Amino acid sequence: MPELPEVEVVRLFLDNHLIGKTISNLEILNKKSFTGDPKKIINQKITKTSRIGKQLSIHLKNNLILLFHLKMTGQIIYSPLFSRGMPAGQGVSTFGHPTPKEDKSTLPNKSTRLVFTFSNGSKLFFNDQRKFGWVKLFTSNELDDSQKNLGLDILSSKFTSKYFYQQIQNTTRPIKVVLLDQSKFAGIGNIYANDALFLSKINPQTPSNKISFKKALLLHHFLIQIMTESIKAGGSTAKDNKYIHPDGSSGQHQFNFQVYQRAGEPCLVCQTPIKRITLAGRGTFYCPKCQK
DNA sequence: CTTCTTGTTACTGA
DNA sequence: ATCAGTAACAAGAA
Repeated sequence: MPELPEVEVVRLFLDNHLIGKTISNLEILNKKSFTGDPKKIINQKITKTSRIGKQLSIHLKNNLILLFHLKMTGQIIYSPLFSRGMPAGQGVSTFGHPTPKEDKSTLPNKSTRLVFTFSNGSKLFFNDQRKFGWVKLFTSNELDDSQKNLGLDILSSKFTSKYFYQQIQNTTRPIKVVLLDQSKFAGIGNIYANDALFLSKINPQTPSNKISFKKALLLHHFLIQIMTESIKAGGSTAKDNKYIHPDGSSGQHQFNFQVYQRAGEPCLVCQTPIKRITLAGRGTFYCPKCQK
């Protein structure tokens, strides 16, 4: 569920708080959440962060890279120093001993899968209720190889209207489905695909190659605009998404949703009830009157 | 109890 | 080879 804007908000936070810090420990609470040899990151300094689409990279001094994908329910939460409450990360495993009423503000919690500890005592928690997300340790070449099928990032300067138009011209699939295809452009998920199509007044079922050049220009424009605005708003914390800012706060862009998760509610332009259909197995929201 | 949800990949069939 | 559709993954909400 976290899409480009949410991942970028997380990246900006980590860039501000983790650069120069040294990893002193990694605790793996769910084996499938981490791939690689955890020993290779110990005593390594964090040098920079980067992002393509929904994938976040943390680069280490030894040139290895930690690649994060939050998938649907992943969270990255940073806590400076735990001076009060339960000491973070020291937690006795609750496996087999579920706490009935766990304090949500206490970390690690039920959905904590990984805990990174830094040499100054601060910690980074990777939470993921549904365990679809992951962190993988890669060499530079392995990272390039794993991302070779990713299209251009929506906020890349190379993501031009010309590139966009070319990419949507070579398929007949519904435009909504094409927008979600990470091999064409990286970073769009269900929220922004639905809302960008609404702003562009394009029906999500329109065959991609039937989109006029003029409409393609509009869609390209709104995709960039909506992503940029959401980043400024701290991303979207929706009803069923687990996204939160690394400091624990919520995003604000969900208050700007145009059609996403608004089935049955009036269109913000013409008051017609927003319709919900399924495209490629995904919930799709649109105004039947505004989006032709 | 069943059904639905979501991002991505693996698989299946055209 | 290429394209499109769908099951699978996991956990929880309805």
